[in-house]
Amino acid sequence: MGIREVAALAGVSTTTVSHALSGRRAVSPATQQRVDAAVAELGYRPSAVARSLRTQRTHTVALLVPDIANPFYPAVARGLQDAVAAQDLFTVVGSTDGDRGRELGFVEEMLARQVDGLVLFTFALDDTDLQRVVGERTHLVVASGGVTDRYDTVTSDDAHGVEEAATYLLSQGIQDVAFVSGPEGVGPGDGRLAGFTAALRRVGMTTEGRVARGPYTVAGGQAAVTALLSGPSRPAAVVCANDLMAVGALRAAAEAGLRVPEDVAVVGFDDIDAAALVTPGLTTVRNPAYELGRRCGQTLLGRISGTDVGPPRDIQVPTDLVVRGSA
Amino acid sequence: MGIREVAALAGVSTTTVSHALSGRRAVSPATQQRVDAAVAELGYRPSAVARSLRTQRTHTVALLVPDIANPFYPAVARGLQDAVAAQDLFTVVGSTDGDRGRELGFVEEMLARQVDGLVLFTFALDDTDLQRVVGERTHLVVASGGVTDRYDTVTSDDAHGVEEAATYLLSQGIQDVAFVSGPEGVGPGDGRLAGFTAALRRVGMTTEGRVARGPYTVAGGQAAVTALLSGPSRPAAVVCANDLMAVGALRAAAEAGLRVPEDVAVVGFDDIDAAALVTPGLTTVRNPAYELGRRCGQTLLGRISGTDVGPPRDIQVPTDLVVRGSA
DNA sequence: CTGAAAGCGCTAACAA
DNA sequence: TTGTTAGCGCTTTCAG
Repeated sequence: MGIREVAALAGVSTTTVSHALSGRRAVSPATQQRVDAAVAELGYRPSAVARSLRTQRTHTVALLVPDIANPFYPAVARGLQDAVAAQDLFTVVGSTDGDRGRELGFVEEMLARQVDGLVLFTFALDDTDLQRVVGERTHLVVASGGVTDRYDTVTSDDAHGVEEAATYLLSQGIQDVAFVSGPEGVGPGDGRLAGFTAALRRVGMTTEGRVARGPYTVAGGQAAVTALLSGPSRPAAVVCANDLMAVGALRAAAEAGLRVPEDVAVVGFDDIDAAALVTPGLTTVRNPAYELGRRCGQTLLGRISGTDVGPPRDIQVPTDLVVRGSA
Repeated sequence: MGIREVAALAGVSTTTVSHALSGRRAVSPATQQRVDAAVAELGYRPSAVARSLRTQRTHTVALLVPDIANPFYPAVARGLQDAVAAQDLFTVVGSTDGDRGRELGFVEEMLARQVDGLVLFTFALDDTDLQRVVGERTHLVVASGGVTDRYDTVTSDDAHGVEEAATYLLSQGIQDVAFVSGPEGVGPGDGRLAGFTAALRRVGMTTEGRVARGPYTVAGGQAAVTALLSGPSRPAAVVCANDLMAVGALRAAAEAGLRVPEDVAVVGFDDIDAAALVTPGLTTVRNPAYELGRRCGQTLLGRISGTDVGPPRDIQVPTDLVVRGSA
């Protein structure tokens, strides 16, 4: 059941049905009414697939994230969705575990589906990959720091946030600080580590022997911090690359029989909802997930509508320290 | 750049290119090679849109959930995705806040996009709605209890889980138990309340004055339990319709200066990751989110492939009590 | 083993 | 104000 049946029932051409529905061409009141009646009677719903083939627009944007189970990303997705829904764009999200193959697979699939725009929180793809696989095939916003200068970019001021956190710890007289990052060269850990390094350098210290690594998960943080706490020089404070890891740090401390923050202070990054729920409350760097998603959406909208045809934009959103009980 | 250019460059017909790519018809090695070369040279990627229009299959299933920020649902999504990805189906998810208008909007949109299957965790739609808007237009699995007998169904044994939890509390000698449900007639709260009612009835008690209600969120649970705790007959235990609300209950207790579980015991439902992270650990009814999603996916697969043409199936997955510190 | 031709359901020149 | 016609990019009969 398609537009032809509606046209037949209403006694008009398919063109007229199309225009009666889209409003892109004037239609006499009588005709409009007959079309509406036919549509209602048949329960007709235009095929988005056929429309997309014809117009070369899918009214879809795709969001790639490493881990949808990390509450940070649903918040991003919501921001993106709210921003683009206003222009009738639908959002689809793919979670790739930061795996290069799956990241590439998702991007390829979305290109095959001809999405109108793509937002990437990528762990594994670099500028060259993007140039090769995406090229100019769709509008692209990259939300992973330091990846590209060819495409639009929306990032948090990660380094600044961590620098503020580390400085806060140092100002409390804590010297034995450590940083728990993700796998080397993967994800936002390194950018955040840079802020940590900067804070230490300002007081004449180095990060030598102060960095542990692990997956960006609760288990990853717990393992890394357990190792740290049982090592030769137990740190008095750990700054983690994200909140999930920081929650893991809390668990590691509890298992080691250490009090937080007295024996070991813990700082996270992101300020996910759970940060306020754990005990003690997690001191963390607030990363405005929703806002990030919203800005990605706005950027895409400008490109898709053709309003914005300038060179790549580079949008940075601020981060700030939220002090709770853990440090 | 489409299949025609590839055909031209390879010196064959578009038919042959199509078959060389799909493997649905034998192609001579020499031709295959020329096609592959042309594809590589042009960076050709078949249009999923055109293919869908032709084949009337989109290789997409949609999942409707009330709240993607509730970690329960990402876990469901993952289960669904893992199940259907094996058959090359892509999963899209829509979060509707349990709002009737948005639920209808999402379903309509997915039908317009001609998804191959639809999984609904709906709060607001009933059998009549589904019959009217979905009809036979796509394969449908309903994962909200008690909504339909016309479509396939995958649900948790909610009542049993809550009954077990309430019985556990009663067996501890706690008599003043209360249940915190969602808004009346909305979502899984009522089905869970039924289990609570059953447990009480078995010991000759009624739920009279023992039920509070609120949105299915941390804030909702906190507000409802705050009211309960400051009321005339303060309960010694609250069973909540989901873990988010139970976390809210924990906060309400803390704010009221009450110890958990000594002054007030708290039980949740779902066993989301956060249940193990809060202090004290949340005693809760485990709701196998991933498994639920997986079963929804398998059911859909059977229908989509035509393997399963029988009457509506009704799959129920078991729940069980997980005892931690909060009760 | 290969190709010509039709058509999926829609929109948009162009023409009346 | 309305209709005719072509075509978006692919797959699939049917014919050779």
